[in-house]
Amino acid sequence: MIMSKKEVPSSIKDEALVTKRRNQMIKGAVTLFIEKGFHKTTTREIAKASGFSIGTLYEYIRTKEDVLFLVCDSIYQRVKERMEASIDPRETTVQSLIHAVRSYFQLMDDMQDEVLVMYQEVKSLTRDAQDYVLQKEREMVAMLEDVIRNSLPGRESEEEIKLLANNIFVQGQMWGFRRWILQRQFTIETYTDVQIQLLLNGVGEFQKQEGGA
Amino acid sequence: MIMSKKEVPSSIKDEALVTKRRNQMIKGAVTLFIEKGFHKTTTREIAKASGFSIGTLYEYIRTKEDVLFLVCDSIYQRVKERMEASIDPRETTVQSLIHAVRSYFQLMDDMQDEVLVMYQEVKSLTRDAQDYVLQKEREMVAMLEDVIRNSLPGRESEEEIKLLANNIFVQGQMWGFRRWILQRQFTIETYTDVQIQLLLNGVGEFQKQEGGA
Amino acid sequence: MIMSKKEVPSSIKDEALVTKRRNQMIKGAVTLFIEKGFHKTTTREIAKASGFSIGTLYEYIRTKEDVLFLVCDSIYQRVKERMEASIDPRETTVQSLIHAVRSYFQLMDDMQDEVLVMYQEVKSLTRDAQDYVLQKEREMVAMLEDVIRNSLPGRESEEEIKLLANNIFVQGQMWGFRRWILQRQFTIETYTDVQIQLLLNGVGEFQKQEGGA
Amino acid sequence: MIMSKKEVPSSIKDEALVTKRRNQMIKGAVTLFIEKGFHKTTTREIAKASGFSIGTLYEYIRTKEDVLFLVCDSIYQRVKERMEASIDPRETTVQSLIHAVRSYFQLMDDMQDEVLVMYQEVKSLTRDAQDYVLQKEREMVAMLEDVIRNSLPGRESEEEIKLLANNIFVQGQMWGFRRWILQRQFTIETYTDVQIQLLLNGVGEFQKQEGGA
DNA sequence: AATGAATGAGCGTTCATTCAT
DNA sequence: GATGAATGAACGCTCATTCAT
Repeated sequence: MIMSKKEVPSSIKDEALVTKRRNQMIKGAVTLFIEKGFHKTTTREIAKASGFSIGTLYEYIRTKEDVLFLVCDSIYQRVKERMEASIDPRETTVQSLIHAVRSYFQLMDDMQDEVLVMYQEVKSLTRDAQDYVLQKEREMVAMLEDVIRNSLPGRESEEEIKLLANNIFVQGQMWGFRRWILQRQFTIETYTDVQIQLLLNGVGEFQKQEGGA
Repeated sequence: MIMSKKEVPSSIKDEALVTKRRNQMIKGAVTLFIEKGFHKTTTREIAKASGFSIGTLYEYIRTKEDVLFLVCDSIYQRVKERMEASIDPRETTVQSLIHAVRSYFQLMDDMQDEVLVMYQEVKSLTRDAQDYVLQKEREMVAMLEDVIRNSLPGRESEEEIKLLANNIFVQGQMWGFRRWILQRQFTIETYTDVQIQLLLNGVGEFQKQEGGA
Repeated sequence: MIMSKKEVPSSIKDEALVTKRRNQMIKGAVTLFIEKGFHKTTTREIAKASGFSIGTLYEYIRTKEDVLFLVCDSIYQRVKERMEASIDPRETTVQSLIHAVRSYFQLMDDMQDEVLVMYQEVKSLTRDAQDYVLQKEREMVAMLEDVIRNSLPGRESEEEIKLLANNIFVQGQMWGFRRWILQRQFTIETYTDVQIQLLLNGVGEFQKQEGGA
Repeated sequence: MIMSKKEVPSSIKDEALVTKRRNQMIKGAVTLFIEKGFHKTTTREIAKASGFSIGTLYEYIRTKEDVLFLVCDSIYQRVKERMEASIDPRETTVQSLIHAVRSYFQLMDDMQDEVLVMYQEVKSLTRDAQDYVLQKEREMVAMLEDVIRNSLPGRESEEEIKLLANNIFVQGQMWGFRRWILQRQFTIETYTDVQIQLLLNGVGEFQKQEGGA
């Protein structure tokens, strides 16, 4: 669980400036990555979109892949922070689970494009960077697990909890990455409502069955 | 809904030969795309893996992207065919839904790598090719919708059916693209069992509730 | 002593063509290296001077350094071959030593520029390539040692032979790399004559002396 | 022959400071040039090794090449000074020639690395700087000429003297730049002894011969 | 129909140099 | 006098694509 902050080295000494310039960079790069993907975006385009020269870009990163990492890390961070702000895993009612799902789905709607980028480009990171970034994802899923565990005390098995958490997590992302099919038929509100309905009741076969091979 | 077969032009007249060469090409390219992704695979590598020269490769395609399309199309086709072979949407019992889910999940387990490629590289296709390929996906989702509709006659709303179909479809893919988290905790069998359990019963809150904002 | 031929890989299959193109390349590159040195010569300039495009250049080499190796190797090879052609180490007279020195110095005069390049750029090769190329140099020095040994049977110690061979070898090169000082005062003929004079008689202190610390 | 001191301009007025900073610079740069050569050393590295910032570096020089000149000039200067300190050209015995050779070779052993740098990088200087620096070399050779002339009064022709001086000079450098072959077989002491032996007696062909074509 | 040598636009990256603070 | 952030021309190299054979 412990993972020391992965640092992307910079030649610039002024840390505040590094933060500022990297934020410019992330902002510019996200837009480009959304538009055309990481591979089709050139470093010169990133520099231009960030508002500085190619030389300056390379004062703040070592390689193009560093930009991708910075972007992914930033998105994960923002998603995680917003989840932490809106979800309280200590609550113990079904209502709180429902609330968590609602706010998470709303978040996924707000950050559709970013999540899409993250989703499609993480695989272009080196193993190291991927591990680091996926750790954040694990932590987010773990938050959902906690919410579920506390909201439905004793009712579900650990396996069910883990899978539910994954399902909810992916259903949130799915709203963005399957927008071409989902957003024709649903608004984020109706999507949320129906998902919650299915989550709570399934297809309504009340008897537990088919639990084994 | 109707979409005429998207043709990739070739300079070669002999259609049987075109099919043969393209199959070689797809076979070689899939392996490479799985290994290193579309962008990091060169046309020379594709030619080599296909067993012919770079010149010959270009007799059967126009651009590198054509190879990606051919590969994606082929994967979708194979998935779709295997779904059609194992799923009968005319059945009307819950068991048949369960069976459909089981065989679809098994299929997704068998074709993990291919699905991952398809999943991650579709965005590199032109709009046209994407539309064509996503149409296939819609058809597959529609198959699941049919199964659901027939298995649970009158019980679920159209919205629920559509979303359920999407959920199942994505959960199948999720087994592959979230293997880093899921395949540590589940086998494809336990994964399937628990998903079916959740699908049928949800978290077991029997009362319909929270239907609106 | 055994050193397998160091191969620079090429993507081109036709070996005759590889040889032809590499000869063009060497010819073009030597001129440039003479003019401005290896580091200040760009790959594009090499390509242009060789009569083909930058892309083609890289079909015949892997890196810029390969060009340098090819050039150095070629020069060493030519020097060595010409030495082998003009020097017969089996001769046993002082005249034959004198002849060897004469023809070696003449060779160094003919190939001044090439020797200069070789001399100044070998250090830019990787360790591997350097070892390979310096082995050729050792072989040339060994030829001179043989000539000396056979020309002056029993007269000189092994240490003197080795050092003499090195002296002669470097004095040959020195004619080229110190042309700024030597070629104002000597022609290659007078240079050779005086060197031979000094070689044979030293400064004319006849008594052996100062042999130890 | 007269050559006014070549000045490298600086923006700084305080001459003592300029001298101090340049000495730091030379000290840092020499180490780097020995390690990796002039071309592979960056100005940033030079600044760092000198103990000041890149901005400050450029207050004391105009271009990177100025550093090379400063370094070469400093090395030549040090060599020349040490030669002047240890060699007295007014002596008139063969012993004094032998002494001069001994101390010069010892010097070349002490300053191997520096001499190697000087030797290999001089060609990267502009024509102007080269001329200036080679003038120092001429002066050193002239010192050896004087020693020879005075040690062997009337015995050798001017041509022989000039060539001998060059031979000795290069043989000293050769100890450093051919260390890969020489330093396996000799120590600086044995190298010196054998060279002196050869210098005095040649290969021991007592009769003057082969003076012309 | 098949080959593979040739092409050159374009990529990621570096680094000497400048100049506002 | 000292600093270091900023610049952008230029580098080595790649690779999708073409076309003569």
